[in-house]
Amino acid sequence: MSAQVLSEQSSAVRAFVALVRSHAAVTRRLSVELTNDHGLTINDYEVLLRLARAPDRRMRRVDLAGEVLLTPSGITRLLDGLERAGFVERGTCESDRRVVYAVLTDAGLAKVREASATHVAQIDELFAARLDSRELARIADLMERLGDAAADDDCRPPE
Amino acid sequence: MSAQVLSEQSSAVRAFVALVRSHAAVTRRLSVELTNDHGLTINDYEVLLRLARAPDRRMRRVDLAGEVLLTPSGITRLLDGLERAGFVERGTCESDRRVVYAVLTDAGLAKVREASATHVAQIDELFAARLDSRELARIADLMERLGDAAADDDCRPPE
DNA sequence: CCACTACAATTGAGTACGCAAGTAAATCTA
DNA sequence: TAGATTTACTTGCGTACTCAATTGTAGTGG
Repeated sequence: MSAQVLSEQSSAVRAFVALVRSHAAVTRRLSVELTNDHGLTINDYEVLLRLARAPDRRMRRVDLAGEVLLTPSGITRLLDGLERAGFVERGTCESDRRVVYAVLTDAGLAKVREASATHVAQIDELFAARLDSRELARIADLMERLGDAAADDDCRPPE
Repeated sequence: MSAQVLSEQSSAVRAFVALVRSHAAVTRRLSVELTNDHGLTINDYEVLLRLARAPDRRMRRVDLAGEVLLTPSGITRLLDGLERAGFVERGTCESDRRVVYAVLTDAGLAKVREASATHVAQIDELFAARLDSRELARIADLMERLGDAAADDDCRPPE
């Protein structure tokens, strides 16, 4: 009868715990493969992928940070690594000399294609292990909305 | 026409990206509150909570690691912090002298109760921002299954 | 009873971040 | 057009982990 009150669980708490656990389990598995086979972290990969899809294969660092949800300093350090590896380069902006573009190199494009082959297959396999395609679409939708809610500043308390 | 192949997205990939993003967004928000108001990380809190619910408020470190999905060394370091703060103590095991129990102290129980008040409310608020209660139950269920799939060793390639 | 393997936990070294503070360029204000 | 604010980015420092190696204990087969 001591800690019993702590056992009451709202669906939100259940969902939160499941989010933390599933993230840990999924990323642990996938990042092992990505780092062993390709020398990339998950965020490295996400960044390369977004650059590959961006017009002119370039993006402002700030925008990149917003997409992968890293802080500006996190992006700086992540890109340091990708620069050292030769996968991205720095590009200056004519109209605003504060901004530094991250530009995907040919080597970077080759890398993300190479990594995609095994990585995407592994994601498919892992997610399909217990979820059918309808459930997959549903969970993707719900998690996107959850992420948007949490990333929005407007759900912050007023003060 | 260059990187176009990288734009094809399975539902699994969409779900994966949404998982990573929503996790980053949600944990960033919640951990700010937990660390500022209570000096705990999310994993600190999860560990204290599981100890509070465990019989005799004690658990083997290995089992704790399995529940919060940390490595053994991760648990050691996390518990170091909680010991220093006086929230857990070490307990020896009569029948197996390899194991060291993590035992929740009275101060630890008080702490987790205190933290729960605001933390649970914030989780509820954040998750309810864009998801109704049916959706919450659904996403919790789907994420639990996903986490189980990824934590299971039996979905590993044979070799 | 002794060697082997298996397991619980810890430790040293390394990494991927975050935060706070700083610089430099752009923009707004008076 | 000078000064103040905002924006883009970087840097120093701290932290929460991970992995690989190590110690000590338990079971197991000969």
